[in-house]
Amino acid sequence: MSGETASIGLFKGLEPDVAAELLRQAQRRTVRADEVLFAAGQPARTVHVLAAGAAKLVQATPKGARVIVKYVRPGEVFGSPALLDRFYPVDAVAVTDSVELRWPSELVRTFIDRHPRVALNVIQDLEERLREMEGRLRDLSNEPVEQRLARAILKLVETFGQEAPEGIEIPFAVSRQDLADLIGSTLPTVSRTLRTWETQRQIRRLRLRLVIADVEAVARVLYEDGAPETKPRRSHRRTARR
Amino acid sequence: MSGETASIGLFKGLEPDVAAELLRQAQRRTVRADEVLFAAGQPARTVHVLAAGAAKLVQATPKGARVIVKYVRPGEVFGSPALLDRFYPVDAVAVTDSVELRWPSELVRTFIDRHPRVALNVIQDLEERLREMEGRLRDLSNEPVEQRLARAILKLVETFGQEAPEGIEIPFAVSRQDLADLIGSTLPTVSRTLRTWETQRQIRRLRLRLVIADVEAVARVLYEDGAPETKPRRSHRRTARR
DNA sequence: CGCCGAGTTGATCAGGCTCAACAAATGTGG
DNA sequence: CCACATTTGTTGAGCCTGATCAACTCGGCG
Repeated sequence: MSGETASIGLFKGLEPDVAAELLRQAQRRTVRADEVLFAAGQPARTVHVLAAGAAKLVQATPKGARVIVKYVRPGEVFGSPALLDRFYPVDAVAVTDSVELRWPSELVRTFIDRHPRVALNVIQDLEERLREMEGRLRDLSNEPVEQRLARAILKLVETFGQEAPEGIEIPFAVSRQDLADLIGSTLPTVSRTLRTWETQRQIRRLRLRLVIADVEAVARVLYEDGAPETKPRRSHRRTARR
Repeated sequence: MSGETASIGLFKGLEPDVAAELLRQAQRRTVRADEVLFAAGQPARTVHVLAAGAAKLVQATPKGARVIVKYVRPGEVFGSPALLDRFYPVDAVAVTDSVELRWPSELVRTFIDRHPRVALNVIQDLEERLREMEGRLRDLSNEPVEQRLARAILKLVETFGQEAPEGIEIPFAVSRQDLADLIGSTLPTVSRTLRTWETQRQIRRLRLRLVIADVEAVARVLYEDGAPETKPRRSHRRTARR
């Protein structure tokens, strides 16, 4: 259990006994893949930390499109809008069997009063997320699908990647649609791009469970770019009818 | 001066004398339009609050593209990475003559220890920004240029808009390029879109200083959309050589 | 008055979205 | 254990949005 707390950012810099107390007050909840941890629009009454497993934060637009805002890894805080008594802005869904810790928001606030370090830890997580979002915004504005896809996969690899016989494996289901929602593209385009990587480059293989054989080859996509001279790209759009 | 502090989120919920103390310890700095408040890559040693004026946070990509991450309005915290002794991830540039307050990061941290409410106020600002970024990510993934532009302008209007004889005015220079960098598009496309609005719709007029005659007409762009049936859009890209 | 930055406008064209039909893999019930 | 339904992924064809390139206009300004 202490091993578990070691990696939780929220506890960083706390006296061991203080961390233990905070942990004691947590509600522990075990969930299975695809279970919903909280839903967008609900009043946010608890602050969450993922103790084990993985989860995704998803925003569904009114018109049916989905955006995966983030994959949450163990140790990360999520649902922090609760601190301000807001509503959850996204759905949180477990992607593997997972364990989460929850604290009622008032409890966290009073805890912060006694141990402001906890607030700083929350700030750190938020800053990190903000940086990540800034990066994604930048990529979405300037990079073509192929590079965005490479980046997304590399990020998954370094966050969740596990050694496997055939390469690095992402230890939970990631569909083509998920990847598309992650990079602002579409399922067919993602499918085609992955197939290209499979055949042309010595990169490898796929099947609802992602396995990346040659991580460096994927990383190379970001630099090579096919052409000697590179330059920013911009987006196109189109309109459509249902 | 007390009037000035009233609108500063960082001071919210503090005893008046505590807020006064914090304010007293601030370094006050007056800058003129286009002056750089801090630059990306610099070690972040001070936390900033905009007291008056307006500023933009800009990220320049290695390849020359720019992204405007945010327009900062009076009362908002920026440069908060300083709390964690990081590097500023963006350039902060004044867009009008402005006044900023600065605190060395250690000072803020010790202040937080005594008055954790300050940390909560920072968290609130960060949460808000995160929500905003999530929204932009969603739009960039699913909406065509025209709607993104409408949204960006509406946001500017409600954040900075001032009554003017010919409509609502944005009280600082916003170039076509700025708008493009804000919505992930290009100068020519923004120019064309605005011209269309000027002629076809009864929306009005432009000139390095943005003046929106009919705000509601712009808002209508988000709904009408031209076609009766709507549906998510997706992006296109292209490659290019310098 | 010529230069310079900002904006306009036209022509071109391709990235990647949309539509759609099919294949593969998984699940379900009988 | 097989037939069918469902979910997920593949692949082809067409075509639209918006990026790119480029020439030109307009206001300021030194």
